[in-house]
Amino acid sequence: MGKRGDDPAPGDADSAVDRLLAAVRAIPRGQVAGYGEVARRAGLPGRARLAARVLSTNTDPTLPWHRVLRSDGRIAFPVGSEGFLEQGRRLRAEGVTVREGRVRMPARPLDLDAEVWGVR
DNA sequence: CTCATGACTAGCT
DNA sequence: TAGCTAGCCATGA
Repeated sequence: MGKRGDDPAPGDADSAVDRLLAAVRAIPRGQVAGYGEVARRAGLPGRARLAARVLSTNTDPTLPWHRVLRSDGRIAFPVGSEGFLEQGRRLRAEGVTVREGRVRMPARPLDLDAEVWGVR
């Protein structure tokens, strides 16, 4: 086709960002996920930092950014900072237990929760 | 092009 | 659980 041999592969930055935002929005209310997990769901394994950058640049108030935490279940903001307090407050508002800026992450990746309920 | 920065992660002690 | 190191990727100076 008209275009040269460019690869419209799923590597386009804009598309990547779009998928990352979708992955964040896909997090159920009252649940949390890690940056790496979100990136993985977006088809961008190893791009946890990119996910973080996306959230830092995002301006969509409807985006549940507060459901995204570090892999160890800790808020990625400096303790005591505005973002830290804001995120903790939002999580608590959804029924998530936050302790010392730390959240109990799901025992397994969210993908398996359906399986867990199914197996039972 | 090189260097520094960042809402990161995994491994080791 | 906590601290340190190395690796990783995208951006901007």
